[in-house]
Amino acid sequence: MQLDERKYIILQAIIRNYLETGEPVGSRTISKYTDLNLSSATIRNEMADLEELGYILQPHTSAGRIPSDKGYRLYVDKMMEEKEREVEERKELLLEKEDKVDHLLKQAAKLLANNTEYAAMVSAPQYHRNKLKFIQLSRVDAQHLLAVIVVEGNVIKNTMLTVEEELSDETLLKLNILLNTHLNGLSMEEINLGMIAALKQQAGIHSEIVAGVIDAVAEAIKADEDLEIYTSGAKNFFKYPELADHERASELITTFEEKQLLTELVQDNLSGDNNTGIQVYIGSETPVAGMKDCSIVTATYELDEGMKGTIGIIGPKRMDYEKVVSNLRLLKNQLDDLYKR
Amino acid sequence: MQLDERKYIILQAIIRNYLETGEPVGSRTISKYTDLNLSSATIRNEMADLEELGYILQPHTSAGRIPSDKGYRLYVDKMMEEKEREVEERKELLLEKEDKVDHLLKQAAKLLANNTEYAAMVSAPQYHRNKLKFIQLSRVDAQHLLAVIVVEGNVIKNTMLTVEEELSDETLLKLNILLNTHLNGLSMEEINLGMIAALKQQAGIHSEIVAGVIDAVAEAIKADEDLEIYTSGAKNFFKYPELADHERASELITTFEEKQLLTELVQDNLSGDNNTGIQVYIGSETPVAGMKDCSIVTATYELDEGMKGTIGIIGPKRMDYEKVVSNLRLLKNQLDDLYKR
DNA sequence: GTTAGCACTCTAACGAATCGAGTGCTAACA
DNA sequence: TGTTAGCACTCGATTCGTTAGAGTGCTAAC
Repeated sequence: MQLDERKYIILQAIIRNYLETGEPVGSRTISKYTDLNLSSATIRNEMADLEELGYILQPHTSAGRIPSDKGYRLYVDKMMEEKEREVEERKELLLEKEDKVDHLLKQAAKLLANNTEYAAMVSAPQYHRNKLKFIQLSRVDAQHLLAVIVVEGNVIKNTMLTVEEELSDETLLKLNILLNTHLNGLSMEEINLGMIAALKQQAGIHSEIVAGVIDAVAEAIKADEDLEIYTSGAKNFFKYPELADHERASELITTFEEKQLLTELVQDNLSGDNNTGIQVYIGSETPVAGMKDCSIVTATYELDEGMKGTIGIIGPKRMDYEKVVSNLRLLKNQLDDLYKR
Repeated sequence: MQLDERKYIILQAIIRNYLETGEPVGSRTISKYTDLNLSSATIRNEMADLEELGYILQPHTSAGRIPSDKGYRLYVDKMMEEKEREVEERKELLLEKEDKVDHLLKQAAKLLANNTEYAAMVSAPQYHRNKLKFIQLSRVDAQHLLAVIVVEGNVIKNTMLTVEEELSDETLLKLNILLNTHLNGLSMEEINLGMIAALKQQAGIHSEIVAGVIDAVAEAIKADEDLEIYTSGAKNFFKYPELADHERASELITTFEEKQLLTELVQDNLSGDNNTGIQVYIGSETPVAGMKDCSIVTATYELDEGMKGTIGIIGPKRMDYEKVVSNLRLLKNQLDDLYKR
């Protein structure tokens, strides 16, 4: 047996109906819902076939049918194909340009959650070009030095260093020159122990300042390892009864709060790059443990050259995929454009 | 009628029992629970009195009694008095010293939530001494200047400024001296428009750089207006049936996620300073709308001179106040000591 | 002042009956 | 050969009356 045109239309009708109501769909409903002009008996026969093919499920005898993960998958794939062909009209999301990236991204997450009525996440962009660009040591007061470290991509890191006795302007200048001439343009791998030792030796009695600066450099470069993730709309989980029972809700909220569990998602998304940049995980396909009853849709954005991050929506399997995809695409485009002018 | 010793013992027994079980407490239970050696009938009489006095409630006829807010209040006040007299043994919480304050505070929130099994919040300290301490302009590359601004309390703010044409070292030095000599030691109120105009004039063709720096200064000083709050343990709401129904849970989770609603708590806590630094809000006493069914316990910590923040626990009204208070006190002390060595 | 006893109240739990949506199958029809 | 009407059947959800039990308030006796 095979999936012909008519069977797919019926499957689609079942899914569309189920997305709206969340209730199993019966043959009579479909008989009226579609314009196939078929009786419920005929639909029943087709539904039996669809079930045998694995696209739909019966929660129990004498209930209607609900889509299986396989059914959703087919539906989503076909939808994505169609969307591909359509020219997306460029609506604007109300994303105000914020001066701070973290504010911007928090706002983006909130916007997604409010627009879709699902839970939303936004990961801060990861920087992959980690060459040292600039170091500046300045005296703040008698005991304190401020080290400012700028990494390629204009990521800035400050560290306050404490010194025993006040350094003269000349010493400070020397140290600055020493650090900048030797370290600038280097990546972390290139700053090896030998070089550090040589630097310390040249710094003489100020070797511990050099050590402090180098620690700070290491810190600045590895900073992108703990990935910042913003979330919004946790309460939306409660809107869908299939997610709202205590056990599930508790698990979801925890996963959502302990944001590092969502890191999987970002990794998965940034590595596997498909053409559209939109990735749909249905039910058990999701890489996040504890969200097996959900569907997750993600997209990759690129704020500036090489600064890629992930935005995503988490909701019930019966989510409005079209709406979610178009929302994500919209926001992705806007983020992409934001800093590229 | 008045609350005599025996009545209070019975009230205490009711509360203790209710804290454990969450079920209305009957006269028979109390008759056995206490060592007053009274029959259930006597207890019933006393309970009728306690109800008349407003310390306990009956959810419906033929159910046991539960404490009212007034009852809790009395219980907590007496407990706090006793605690006051006791010498607190100084246990250590496993708070590892983190190099970044935000990591430290996130960890603190998690620790509180895990130890108490309630939801926890930690606000980042607010800085109130906002005098400018130090400004440093540096050239990063041909088009970019980095402005580093240090405010008293060692809060650091960076801004990248874009310039049309490269500045000479000499110009840079002049600008640095200009800015530092005129602005250092001043608070925001003292930097008025006249001064800004004068500075710009002195900077000549580089007036827009001065403008950029001053904007950044303003930004750095007002930065503490949007208060950072860390939360943890949202899932713990689900552990207490009286908070876990959909409506309430949804509201709580939302309030907890939209952290700015918790700001009220921080404000309230930092302004009204009582002797112990521990503040207990029971039920409707809480300043946070949407948490009227909860009790909230907060404490103020002081990381460094003038850098005060708030830690707090949010749970059901029948929370284990003793445990919560001692946990908060412990953490408060540890935070207080952390940077004062 | 305390307590035993008793009638009374009210919720939670249980089970039987009923309802109704939906199915699968069969036989008739175009 | 595909479609449809008809029918018996299944099974979850709902309803409703019953029961069990926990707890009360009141009264009378100690």
